[in-house]
This record gives sequence, structure tokens and C-alpha cells, in this order.
Amino acid sequence: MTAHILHPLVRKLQTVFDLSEKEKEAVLTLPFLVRELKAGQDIVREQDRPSQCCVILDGFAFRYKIFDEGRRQILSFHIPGDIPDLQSLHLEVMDHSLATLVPTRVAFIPHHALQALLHAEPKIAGAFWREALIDASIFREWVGNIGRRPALARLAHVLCEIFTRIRALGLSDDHSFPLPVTQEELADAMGLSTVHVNRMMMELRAGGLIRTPRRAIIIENWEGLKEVGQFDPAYLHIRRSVL
Amino acid sequence: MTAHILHPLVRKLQTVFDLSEKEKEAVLTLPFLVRELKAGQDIVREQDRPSQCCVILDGFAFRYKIFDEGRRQILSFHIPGDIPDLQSLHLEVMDHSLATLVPTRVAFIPHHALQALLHAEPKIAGAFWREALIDASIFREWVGNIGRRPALARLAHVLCEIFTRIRALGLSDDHSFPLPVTQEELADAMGLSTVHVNRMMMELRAGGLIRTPRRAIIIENWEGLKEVGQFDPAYLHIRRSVL
DNA sequence: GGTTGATGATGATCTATGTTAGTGTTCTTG
DNA sequence: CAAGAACACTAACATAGATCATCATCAACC
Repeated sequence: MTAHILHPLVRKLQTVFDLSEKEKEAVLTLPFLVRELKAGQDIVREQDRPSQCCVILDGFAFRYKIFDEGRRQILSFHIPGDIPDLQSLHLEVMDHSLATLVPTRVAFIPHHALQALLHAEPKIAGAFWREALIDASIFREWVGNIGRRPALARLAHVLCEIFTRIRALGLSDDHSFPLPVTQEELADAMGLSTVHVNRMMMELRAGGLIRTPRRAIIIENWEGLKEVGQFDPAYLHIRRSVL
Repeated sequence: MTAHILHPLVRKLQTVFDLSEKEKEAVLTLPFLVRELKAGQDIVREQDRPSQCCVILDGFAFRYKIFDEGRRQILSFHIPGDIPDLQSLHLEVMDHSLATLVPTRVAFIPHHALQALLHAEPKIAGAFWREALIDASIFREWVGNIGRRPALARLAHVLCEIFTRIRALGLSDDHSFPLPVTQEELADAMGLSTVHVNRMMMELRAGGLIRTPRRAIIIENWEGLKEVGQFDPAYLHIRRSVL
């Protein structure tokens, strides 16, 4: 049961909500279709009208929007267990796109199956709603991160957030984690230029806060990084027990 | 019935969802407590654990967060009919604050009454969920607005958004609307300095796009303003019929 | 009805970040 | 294994927007 394909979803829900065995079971018996996607592939696009939601099983994804003249804004990063397009259950038309960052395995679950689940298990409906609200909370934090923090703090904050979310899933016990993100992608997520992200990255390294081996991050000084990024995880609304 | 105190809430829900008479009735019979608040007063604060939600009946409110050294980021503006702290139904602790912009009348509805309503009227639960998702969509747009648009476009976009939301409620038939917001507040909403907001405001006026009589905005050239702000209302997910 | 405080409007100056134009290194792929 | 693409990194220069300081206007209030 632990090895069930949808297990990442259950694990994720448990980081924000306490599920009973029966409820876990109900989630795990959802019908789904697995697809393996290459890196940099769109999963859904702005203006699409999806009839299913996708669960990230393995890999990384991100949401984005293209502004004038091809300026891209990355809106969020997604890790295994996330359902980044859950909103399509209630909002017909996508207002942004969703793509993979690396080769990623996703499970597609038909809307009607999810609707049925939410109907049958009101507590799970609550958990999903909660998920969506946390999503919104993260966007709020990003608004402030981009609007009111200088570049160095902005970068530190993003790294703290990703690490905290990954650790809450139990995907990192020490202080290192995969970060399959290019500096260009980081720049698009933070409203900066790639050149400046590079400079800030170097500054964090020079300060002994992080190391950046190939496609990963090792946090050398967690307290220091939190300090620089003014990071307080309250906005992630993660259950105390898994934080 | 039309003059019921909670009517603004019904009117608002109808901009995003089609309500039956029975459902309207269920909303209007919610128990509530009205309070008149002065300008600049907090309604709920970060870290609070509310046991009720508030509906803006009359006036304007905004959500905000204080970052390092008192730098404030305004996260959203709220108009009559909005329930800005609906999230407290599912997220115990507030991750931001909510305050009035001008003297404002709000109705407080106990969580348990809302829970009961959502249980009794699943379609209304859907409408509320939809509301919350639209909220998130607006935050996403703001992330991009702040991250990827220059100051002039950013300002134009914010004005377009507020106007569109106000007009969807039927609170403005021509092209003028109340905007009881100081340039400082606009600055905090857009991640700019007040001085620069002032300059951009003057530029919009000089371009014949808007006029700004006391505490209000008159849009002189709607198409032009949309153009400058790259405004596409799709992200507001407003029903076609009221747009 | 004058005083006070908030807000809007300016100008001079400074700086964080953007832009452009590269170089070198590593990964992919034929 | 060679060739090409991504990607990280660097430097010189450009600029949007921040800061600081001042003054004008207007509303609120004793």
C-alpha cells in the first residue's frame, strides 16, 4: 500500500491535514492515468479547459504566465504530491500554464472522479480546499517577496521555501536537496535578470550560506539563510508535527 | 429582500456563479453582526485565530503584510461583497492582516454558521471555493504584475483591475469609480515608492488616459489604459453576462 | 479661522538591478 | 568522439526607480 503509485499525494496531504485510514484508502483508489513527460514540456496551457487534474508523482513542475514581449513570470514550483491544476475543478479556463522542469511522472485524475471523492469524503474536500488556500498564501508571500525584498533576500527566501516544502515531505533529512532549476528559471520566478541571480547566488556562496553542486543545493548555514531571507514558514501552514 | 443587509454578498457571488432563489435565500438568512469601522483600522491581524469571517458591506478594505523594517506590502483590495478572510474557515492562523481603507461597514458571520451553510448547500460551497480560487488567480496576476511589468504598466493594470471588479458589481455604469486610495497605498500595493507612483500617475493623466478628481478615478480612455496595462480580465474569471 | 497633519507634487542625486556582449564549461546528441 | 547547445560566469555600461529634501494644498479639528 505504501508503494502505491498515488502515495506521493497522500504523503503531501498529510503534511497539511490528518487523514484517517479510510480517507487514505479513498484517495489511493482514485482512477488515474500515468504519463512520463520530458523536461520543459507543457502539461496544461493558459486558455485550456481541462477535464482532469494532474498529480506530480516524481520530478518537478512549475506554473507560469507569459507577459508582454515574451517576458515570462514563474508563479510557483511544484514537487511530488502537488496537484498544481486542482483549480480547474472549479475554474473552467486556465489562467496560466503548467510545465515540467525536469523529466517528470504525472498522474491524471478525471474531474468526475475527484468530484465523487469530494462528495463521498467531506473531510478530504476540506483537505483539498486547505491545499488551495495554502497555494494562495504562497502567492501572497511571493507578491511581498518580489515587491518588497531586495534581490539577495528574495533569493534566500525562495531557497528557504523550496527546502522547507521538500523537507516537510521527508524528501530531505539533511540540509541538501535537489534543485533542478537554472538561474534563468530562478530569475523568472523572482522578477530579476539572470545576470543578477548569478551575482546573488555567488554572494550567498561567498557568505558560506549555501553550496551549489550540480543541480542541487546544500545549505551550509540554515539559520543564516533564513536570516538573510527573512524566512518564517508560518505562511506554508504546514502541520507542526512534520515541520 | 433586495435591501437585505447581506445583499452585497449575494450580488458578489452572482458575478462569479449562478445562484438559485433558494440558495440566495440561504445566504441571506445567515446570522451576522454588523460593525462600523473607521478608516485605517485593522479587522484581523496576522497570527490571529478568527472564529468568524467578515463580509465587506460598504466601503473598502485591503490585505497586507509587514516585511523587514516596516516595509508594507498590500496584497489585495476589497470591495463590497468580498469575504477577504474566508480562508480562516480552513486555515487556523492568519498569515496576513486585513484593514479598512475608509470608514467601512462589515458583517461578521460565525464560522459554524458558514460551515452549516456549506454543508446544507453544496453548490454554495462550490461558489465559495470558486471565490477562493479567483482570489489566488488575482495574486498570481499580481506576482507577474510586480515581477515583470514596468511601473507605468503596473499602475495602469491595477487601475484596470479595480475598475473591472467594481463595474462587475454594477457599482459603476460610466467610466468613473471611487478610489479612496492614497498614492502611498498604491505604492505599497505595487512594490514602488510613493514618489514614483506620483510620477506615473501624472504620466497617465498627461496621456489623457485618466483624470483624478478627489479620491476617485475617471477613465478617459479605457482602451488606452488597458493597452498600457496589458490588461486582460480573463484572470478575474467573471461571468461573461456581467462583464 | 488659524494650526496641524496628511497628502500630492517636485527636483537633485544615488543605487540596485538591467542590458549587452561576451568567455568558458558541462551536458547532449549524432 | 566531435559538435552544438545549454548553462554558469564575468565585465562595462545603462537606467528605472529609490531616496531625500522641500514646498504646496487641503481637510480636520480645536
